[in-house]
Amino acid sequence: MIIKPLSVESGFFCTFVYMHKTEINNEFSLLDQLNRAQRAAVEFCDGPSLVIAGAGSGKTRVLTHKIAYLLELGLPPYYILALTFTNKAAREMKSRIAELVGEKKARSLWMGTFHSIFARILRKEADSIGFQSNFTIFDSSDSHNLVKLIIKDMNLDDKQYRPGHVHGQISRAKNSLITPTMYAANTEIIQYDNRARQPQIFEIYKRYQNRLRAANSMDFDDLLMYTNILFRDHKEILDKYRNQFQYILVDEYQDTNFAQHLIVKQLADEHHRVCVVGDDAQSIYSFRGANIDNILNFKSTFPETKVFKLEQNYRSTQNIVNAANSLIKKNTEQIAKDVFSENEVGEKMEVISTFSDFEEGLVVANKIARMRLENHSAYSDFAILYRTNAQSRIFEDSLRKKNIPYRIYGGKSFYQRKEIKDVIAYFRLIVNPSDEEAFRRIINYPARGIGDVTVGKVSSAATLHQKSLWEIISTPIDYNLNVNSGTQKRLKAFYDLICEFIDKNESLNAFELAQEVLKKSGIAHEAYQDLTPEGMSRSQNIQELLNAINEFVSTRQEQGEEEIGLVDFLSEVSLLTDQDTDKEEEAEKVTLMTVHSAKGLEFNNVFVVGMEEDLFPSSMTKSEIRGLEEERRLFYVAITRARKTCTITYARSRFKNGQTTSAVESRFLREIDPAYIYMESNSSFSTATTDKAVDFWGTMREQRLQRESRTDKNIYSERSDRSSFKAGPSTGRLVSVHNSSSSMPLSKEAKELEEGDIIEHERFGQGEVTSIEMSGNDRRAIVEFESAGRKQLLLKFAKFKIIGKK
DNA sequence: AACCGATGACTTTTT
DNA sequence: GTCATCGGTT
Repeated sequence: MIIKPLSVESGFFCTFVYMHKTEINNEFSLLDQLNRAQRAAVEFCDGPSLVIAGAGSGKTRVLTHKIAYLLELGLPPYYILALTFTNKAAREMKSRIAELVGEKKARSLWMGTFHSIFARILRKEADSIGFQSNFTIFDSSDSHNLVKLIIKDMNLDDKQYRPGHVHGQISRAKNSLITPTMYAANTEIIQYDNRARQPQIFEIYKRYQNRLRAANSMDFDDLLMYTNILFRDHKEILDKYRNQFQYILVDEYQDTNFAQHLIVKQLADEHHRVCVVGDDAQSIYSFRGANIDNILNFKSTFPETKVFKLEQNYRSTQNIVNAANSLIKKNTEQIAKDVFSENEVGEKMEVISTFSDFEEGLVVANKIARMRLENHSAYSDFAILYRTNAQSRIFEDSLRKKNIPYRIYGGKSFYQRKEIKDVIAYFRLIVNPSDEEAFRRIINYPARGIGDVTVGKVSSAATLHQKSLWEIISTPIDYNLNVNSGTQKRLKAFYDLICEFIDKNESLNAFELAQEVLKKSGIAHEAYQDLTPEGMSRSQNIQELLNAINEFVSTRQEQGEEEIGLVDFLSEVSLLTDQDTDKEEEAEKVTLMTVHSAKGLEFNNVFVVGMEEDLFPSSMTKSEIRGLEEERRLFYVAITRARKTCTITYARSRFKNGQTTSAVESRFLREIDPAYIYMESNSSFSTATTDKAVDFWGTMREQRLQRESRTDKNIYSERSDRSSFKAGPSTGRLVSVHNSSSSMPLSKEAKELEEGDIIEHERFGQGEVTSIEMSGNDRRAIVEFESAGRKQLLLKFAKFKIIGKK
């Protein structure tokens, strides 16, 4: 066993290695739980290693066992740095390690997200980079607001400089460790901005960064950038952490950006005891700066890297694994691997084509209801995965109609809600009065007669004198603040209010102070008075926040920790996101989420919906090969979430941005080896010519469908259970009926239909044809339905079966 | 300054 | 369909 030259802690690590040699044979039942590849990856501890972990191959198992193994060997937990991508992943891993080695050890591990770990370190070392340790962390909406403000200040057109886009550009710069100065000096970037008609971005970036610093605040990206600056400029601090973190593990390495990669590299640069785990095939966060090259080229960072490949998939059936493999093979940039499954062969993936997004919703809801009964599954065995959050609505509707309970992820997280952000803004200002965003948020909330005009005056005075807004209102006279005496009074009242809180912050814990703030600020009063449903829910949320603070304080008190102030609560909370706050209601519900948020999860039955060109792959990513390959990986991630079955749907027309648009099935569908796909025989992929006709009429029909659905909601739900269209797997499914009526000129059914026929319509149930007439070139039937009443059906598009004659 | 209603623009993913 | 902004009114 070769040991790298070690720095200060080498004495310890030799002990560690010695124990390794002597005790390995009998002591470690840990290793018995692993297959050969996993075990090899766990056992290799004295050099850099790269673990390529295919989907479902037991990646977390390797990580947790590896950490447990290091601990069993005697490495103290606080010498181990384990970085994850989400707080949730860190928590789960921690609890799994606790099961292996005990709560106490697990708790002292340095385990968390890049952002939370390095925020912790930055607070400790804040002095060295000119910040105060109580700095605020701006979330993306804070950043967005600030960018918008700056654009306004600079008198730029916010149509030309869209705040979101500008912030994205700044964010990318930061992730690549490009400071404002470097940005302005980089001719390539400047030329790019010029071409994009946004030549002022460099200036916005500069001001943005200055404003953040003036507010003693950092955005998400700063946490990584300043960590790098800290390490670059303070060798002694870098050394300190290098020595502390004797072993470094990184999960989801394919999703790291350059700033993160460099942090890892610097920390591991001397001892090289670093293990990164990931799957290049699941790299899906490049839009956020993640760089797949970090994992592809890890070997060039540490040339002696040992590569382990976990290739056995324990999650999915062979069909699913093989289908996913055949898809991902189309990517050019990847690490060769051979993922296989020894589970049952399983069912083929089913591809279902529907006429519209609306119908897609129905089909999926129906299929879930049917599968649940047939296979005795729980609702929680099902997940509907989509590319964009906007797609969720239609499934919510269709599931609701069928009384299928669902849980939807995404959307506004708890801490993003207005009322919560407002309350938190008070906390932020108390802890860090320089926090400009917080100041602006609450200066007139609840309404206290300080409007935009006044804030504008304060703001320009602040810019003029290079002071924070807070300092201006603390002594307005010093800065010639030109406001009338009434306004002056009101400003003073606000200032005094916050000062009172700041005083109390010395003695009160977070919960006590929070109650005080709610009471004295008038928030509680206002919330109490608002009896509208929205108002009630706002009050509830605020109450919820109060509960969370209470819990925070009491659990910390129980554990004998002193850090129970508002600062401590804020620093814990500012990096939490929606996924971390959900109460683990392991309810019996269907899961709805984006493919992105499904990463790392698994379900027995997965529906990947909306597989259409310009949606999946998204139109925004298609221009570049890299973008397209990422979309393919995203699809790969979606498929590999499934244990037993995977159903893919696409709609040939879809309501998008306020209008119905036509759609073609995703190119990715053709890329899957047909051997693993099951598709209705008459539902072959469409060709360009039929599409045009279908799309035009599809639009018309779609509009009608939506009108009808509005008027006949209850009727549909009554009928749907008995509808013969959704009978057993072998008989005609909804889809097949569709295809015959839509992709072909005219179905047999439609041609032969005559007066007096009894039909079964997908939506309206049974009815009798009372007459048939011409409508332009098309035939139209007037049908008297049993429960839905009289309807006109354009036979070209109607979805029905003839079931008899009168 | 607050409220209201109308209008217009935009929607990929999120630590 | 949503959000955000604008302009008008009170």
